[in-house]
Amino acid sequence: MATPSGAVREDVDAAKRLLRSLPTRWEGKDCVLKLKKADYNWRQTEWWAFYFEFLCRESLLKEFQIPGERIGTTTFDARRSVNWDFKGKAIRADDHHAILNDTSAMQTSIAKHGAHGMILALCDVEYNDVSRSFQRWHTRLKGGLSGYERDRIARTSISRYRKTRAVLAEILFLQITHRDLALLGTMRQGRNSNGRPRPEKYMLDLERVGPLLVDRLTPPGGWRVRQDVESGGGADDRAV
DNA sequence: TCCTTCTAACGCTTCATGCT
DNA sequence: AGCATGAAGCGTTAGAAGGA
Repeated sequence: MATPSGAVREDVDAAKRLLRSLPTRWEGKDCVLKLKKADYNWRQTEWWAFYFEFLCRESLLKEFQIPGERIGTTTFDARRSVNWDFKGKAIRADDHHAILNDTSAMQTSIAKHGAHGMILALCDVEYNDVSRSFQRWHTRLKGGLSGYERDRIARTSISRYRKTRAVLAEILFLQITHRDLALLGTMRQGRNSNGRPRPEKYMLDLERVGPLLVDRLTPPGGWRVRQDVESGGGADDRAV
């Protein structure tokens, strides 16, 4: 467990209070339509992660500066005593790493404020769009294939499978200090939209999150949310 | 030969900027 | 105004290497 500064502790307390009543069951079509209505990243492949970001922006707006500080070309999601990022993570993915931000922007942010914060949503996601019906629906909503997708088809690359549903299982509040940077891995995030490589980002191993953990927010009954999924819906999806 | 693990490379969209 | 370009947001994923 990390021992945050008083200021970071206050950030976390505020965020916990504001995020307590978040909906936990996120249905693909429903969420994409909500994002579309808000005109917020509704075309994205990883709609569920943007939906979490959207929920955080709405919920934290009163007590956090949104968006956060801009350092170089990186803009962080929110700012209070330090800069904060909102991230979604699929807990049943085979890989337990979360991609963070640009390495130099994070170093600068930590040097300036003493720490960097992360609000990490662990989600149980359904990867069941094997027939790609959700993807087809999404593509139709977007008004057909994008230029990027046409290029992808020309490269004969396979489109990634879509998540059709996500259930929020837990929210972790992490702080990263200068000392912690050595614990993080790095990742080159591959091709950009124009095919060029991208600068390095930090990557966090979720198996070793202990030293960074400031606090967590778990729905009452813990992992009981799984049953809600399997039985086709709980009576109350505002259970966090 | 069939797993599991490791790691390099990839998937898709948005936004800002600058050129014509 | 419309388009191209580049940099960023969010996310894995495929395939090679290694072990049983």
